[in-house]
Amino acid sequence: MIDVVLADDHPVVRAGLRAVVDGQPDMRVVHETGTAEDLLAWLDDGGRADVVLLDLRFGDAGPGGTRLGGAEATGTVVHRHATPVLVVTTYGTDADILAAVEAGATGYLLKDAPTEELARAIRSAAAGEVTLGADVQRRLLGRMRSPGEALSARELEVLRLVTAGRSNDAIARELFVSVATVKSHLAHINTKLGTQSRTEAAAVARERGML
Amino acid sequence: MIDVVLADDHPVVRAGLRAVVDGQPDMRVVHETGTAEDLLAWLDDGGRADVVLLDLRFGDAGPGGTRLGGAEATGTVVHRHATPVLVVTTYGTDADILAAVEAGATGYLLKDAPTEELARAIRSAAAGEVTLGADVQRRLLGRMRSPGEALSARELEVLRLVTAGRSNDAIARELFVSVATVKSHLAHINTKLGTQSRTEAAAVARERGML
DNA sequence: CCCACGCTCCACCTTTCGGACGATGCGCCG
DNA sequence: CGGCGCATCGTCCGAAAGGTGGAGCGTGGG
Repeated sequence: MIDVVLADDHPVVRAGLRAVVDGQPDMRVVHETGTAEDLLAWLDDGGRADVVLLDLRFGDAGPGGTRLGGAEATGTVVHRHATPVLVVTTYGTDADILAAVEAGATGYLLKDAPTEELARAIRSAAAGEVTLGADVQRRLLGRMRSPGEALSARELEVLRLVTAGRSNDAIARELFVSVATVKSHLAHINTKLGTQSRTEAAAVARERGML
Repeated sequence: MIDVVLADDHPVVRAGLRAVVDGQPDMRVVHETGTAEDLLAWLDDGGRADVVLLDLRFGDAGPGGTRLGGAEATGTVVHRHATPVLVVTTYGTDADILAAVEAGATGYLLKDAPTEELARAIRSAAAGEVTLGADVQRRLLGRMRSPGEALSARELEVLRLVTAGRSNDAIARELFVSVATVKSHLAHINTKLGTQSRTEAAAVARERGML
């Protein structure tokens, strides 16, 4: 019998995952929670599970400011509690997936996956095998083809402001640097992303979820 | 007994909605589908329901190109079959909500709504009452405060390409017009949106879900 | 009928952006 | 220590974008 924990802040989705799990003869839900903090507290409190089903978008637009994110929660669960984490989310950007995989997620599925695939993924995760949805694998391959060097912290900051629609002058004033510096960063950003202009860089940033 | 139809392309979410509905003594699921076409076919075929629970994001990133959208499906169901539609979606942008309401949706909820609120909304919808989640009401009020004139079809087309990171020259070639025309459209867009530059317009467009 | 209005189209001029150099100081690592 | 990457600043110049003004052209109201 596979013991499953559900961690998703959408009650409806939790109910759906529970229905899927309960529909399988070889697994059951042993805990259900809507926040990452609660999940960790339960595990710290001696809770045992074979698999944790976790929504990567934990804490998005939380009322009390930024809470614990899904990626951090994944890392903690995997490393501190040695429990496989199967990430199940709705709209996965490249960065989301990468974050989950890097954090040690055992699998990654989109919520539009059929129930059989989900059940199979849970069994694989419980067995310690890594499974990625077909969609996810395709995305990762796409990333491999165009590696795209990592941006520095400062460059990311500039890119964020560019994405928000600020001009070079506005960015310069906001970061207390000269316009020349902003342009320099932007030039590096365009080189690294393989883009030709600020707007194209912004588009790529959004697509890859680099915000 | 309230007869409910579930229309959502995410199997997990469908299962969740079914669990919520089945958990209520006064309602039941009479049909379940993953595509808008199937929903309409079922209704055309004589299917009767008191409420349709519908995901607005029907047909996003469908494999076979663009399929029937959630807003269109809403309009058809409401007008042709005189059946109340309760829209339940994950991330609602202003434009999504507006589209649903304009299409005649009886209610609009986000999927992170608690189950009791969902059950209440279903009963209200079955009774013909209009209910909008608190979150949704707040968004609509926000829109009222800053009306933002509507963009023409051509302007929207240009805005879409701008958001994709294209240059004026590229847009001009793509739309078979001169660069001057593209700039003119862009100027109007900036006036209507109250923005100062193409990137800022792109940012606003994303925020308001005008894609 | 005609005029106003919105959409589409375009040209001229100014500002901004992007590319291509180069240059400095700083921290890190073999 | 000597590279190496990062962040910071500068100049010059061509290209792109933005501002202003205006011209056709349908649709609908007076």
